[in-house]
Amino acid sequence: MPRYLIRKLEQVALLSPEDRRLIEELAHRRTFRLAAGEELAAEGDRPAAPRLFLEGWACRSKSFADGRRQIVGLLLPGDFFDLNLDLLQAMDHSVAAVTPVLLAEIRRDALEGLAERRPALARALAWDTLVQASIQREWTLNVGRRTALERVAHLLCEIFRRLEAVGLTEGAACELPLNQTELADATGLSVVHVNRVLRRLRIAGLLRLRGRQMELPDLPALNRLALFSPGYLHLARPKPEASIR
Amino acid sequence: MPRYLIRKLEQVALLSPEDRRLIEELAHRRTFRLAAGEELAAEGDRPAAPRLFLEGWACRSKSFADGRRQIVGLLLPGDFFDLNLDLLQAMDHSVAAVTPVLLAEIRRDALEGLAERRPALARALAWDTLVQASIQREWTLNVGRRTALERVAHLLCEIFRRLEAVGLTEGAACELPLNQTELADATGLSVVHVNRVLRRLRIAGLLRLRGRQMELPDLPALNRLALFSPGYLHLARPKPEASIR
DNA sequence: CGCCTGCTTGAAGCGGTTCAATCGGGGTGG
DNA sequence: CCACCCCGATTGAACCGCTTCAAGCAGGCG
Repeated sequence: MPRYLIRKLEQVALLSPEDRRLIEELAHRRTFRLAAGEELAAEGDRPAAPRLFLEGWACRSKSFADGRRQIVGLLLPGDFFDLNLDLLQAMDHSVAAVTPVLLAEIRRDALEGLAERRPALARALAWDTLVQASIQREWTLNVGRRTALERVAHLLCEIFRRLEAVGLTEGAACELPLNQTELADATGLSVVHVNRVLRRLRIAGLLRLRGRQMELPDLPALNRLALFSPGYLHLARPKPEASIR
Repeated sequence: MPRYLIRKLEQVALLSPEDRRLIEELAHRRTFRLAAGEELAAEGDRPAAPRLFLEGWACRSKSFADGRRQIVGLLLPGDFFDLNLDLLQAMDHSVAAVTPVLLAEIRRDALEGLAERRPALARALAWDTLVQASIQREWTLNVGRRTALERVAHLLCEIFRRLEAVGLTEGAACELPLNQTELADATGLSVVHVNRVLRRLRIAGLLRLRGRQMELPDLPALNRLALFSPGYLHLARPKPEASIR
């Protein structure tokens, strides 16, 4: 079942059949479902065991008492929430399902000794953690220095590329289960303005929306507009020769 | 020498004398200095070995071709740059010294097997990584949803609290080697506006600047103004009883 | 001395917010 | 089957927080 995680990791690491089997075993023990809108964890909670997203979208968010809210990250199929987070005393953010979600609980002891037993797999998991951190930096840049148009476009580019990495795109189309309020909270904009920006993207022929699907008919142009350079996702597979050193 | 790191880790973990010795050994092998303004790494570079900041400040930043720049994080004494980052192919951001800096290079092999040999220390290092991620989320919130006044105030509160954790504050005062351009790039504002915000903070009696030192005469008021809740720094020491479970 | 870098202040402009109203579609209960 | 409702999308208009442009100023250094 954890095919999305496996696909993602295989973009950058050569996993042995044994590694793949281990991932599958890791994710099979206990799975559970959540409905759209349900919270996996709230700010202040004691963190639970790490989990793997098998299906569905969720988001991390932080809020103020006056209602201002920032979505600080998206959790897509194949993403972890959150390797090691249970070392902390309390959650510093909330996590809520955006769509119905299927999760696998990962027992901490299953990860122990992994570095010795399956070094390639352990490195792949460490890689994933680093990529999450890199994405978080890019989001800081996004809300800090991009214009509204660039911000929204960048978010769409990132979503598309991340879904592509796990095989969840079809041609130029993919899911977009976020409503405009959520897009606003993810980009630090107001709902009204997100709406206007989406209109501009539609008119420019860079975006088509049909229900919860989006299509990006001219991805190169959208990437340029968004100042999107995919390097921060670190998805390039290392050249085979690179392993000889 | 790595007393700042040790102080920070001891806020949250009980390190044995052996753990402390290991940290010291880790950081003694090769140290080197950089002048203010020098780059440790540039976007696109191949990441080098992990390093520990023994003295001085640095910042991580990302830039666009048109000159827009966002500082996405601060590296203070006792911080790592960057455990495991060398797993990636290329740097997704730059790191530059803000003040003269003293660094220790950490050899990757020194970290291997640490989880088995010194589990408490390994957990403390994992904790540090998680805290860095949490800070990055808070920065996303900061530039995304706080007003200019709140943003600058929040940055000052965070700096003070982080320096306090490593013993680098004196009463209500601490270093602030960032100039207004750097404060602007860290908060996603313009230099001009940062200047006006600092004036407001000064007039409100919440901030005094003398050269590269700052004083926060009314920290509770500043914390309130900034909507600063220090939980995201995860500095609370676990209660001794908590270890019995 | 004169220059350069960083700080400071004023004034005008604009990108994005806020307030307000309308619209449309899907679900629900009478 | 339809009336109603509710949530999300949409659009207009006024406003404002922050940026931009422009100038002056202070202090440190060659």
